Amino acid sequence: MSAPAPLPRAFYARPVLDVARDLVGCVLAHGETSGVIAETEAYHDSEPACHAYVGLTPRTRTLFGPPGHAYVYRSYGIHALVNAVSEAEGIGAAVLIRALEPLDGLPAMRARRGLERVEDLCSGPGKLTQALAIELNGNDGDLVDGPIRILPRPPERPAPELIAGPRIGITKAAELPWRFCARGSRSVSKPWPPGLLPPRSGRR
DNA sequence: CATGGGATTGACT
DNA sequence: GTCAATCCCATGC
Repeated sequence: MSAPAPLPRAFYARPVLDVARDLVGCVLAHGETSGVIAETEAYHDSEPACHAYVGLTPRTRTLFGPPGHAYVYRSYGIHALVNAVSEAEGIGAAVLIRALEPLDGLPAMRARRGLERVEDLCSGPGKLTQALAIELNGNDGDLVDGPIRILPRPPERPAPELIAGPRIGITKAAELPWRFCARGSRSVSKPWPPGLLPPRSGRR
């Protein structure tokens, strides 16, 4: 049996909020490792939290490029964060992948992360790039036909119920509810939004 | 050309 | 709860 085809470019050439919602439940894959997307955030050049807010610069070139490419950048000098460039070419918009539920390549993920617990491997935007070995040189790579791929939601998995909340770790436009999490997922990054149903602390 | 601020994480008080 | 690590690049002189 063959692997499913990646999401088509038309998937990304839509409003970034739609792309952010629809990516939850899809599969991010790199090499032998992959995971189900549990959490995303949308960014758009019309609001100041987006890197593309400053316009077209060497840093933001990928964001303004064609949809369906990966925008990978270094955060806090340490971590690589991966986004899916969305909307039409010329619009600076992207969806940050914030958390995955590990699917394939668990041994490689554990080795790269130096951790054993499944729920700690990809439960943050910097963690998942380390687990999947996504580096800065993946910037501008084609998600439709490149080493970093995004595949449709596995048919045997039910469509996730989404919880929306404010984006994490930003100081500007922090009021926009542009973060989307899969309800009930143990892999979502902290802080958990209200209504997420934490794994065991939900009971009193 | 110097400076400052992150779309974070993990270790420590 | 607090805080340092560490690199890219936008900004301002």
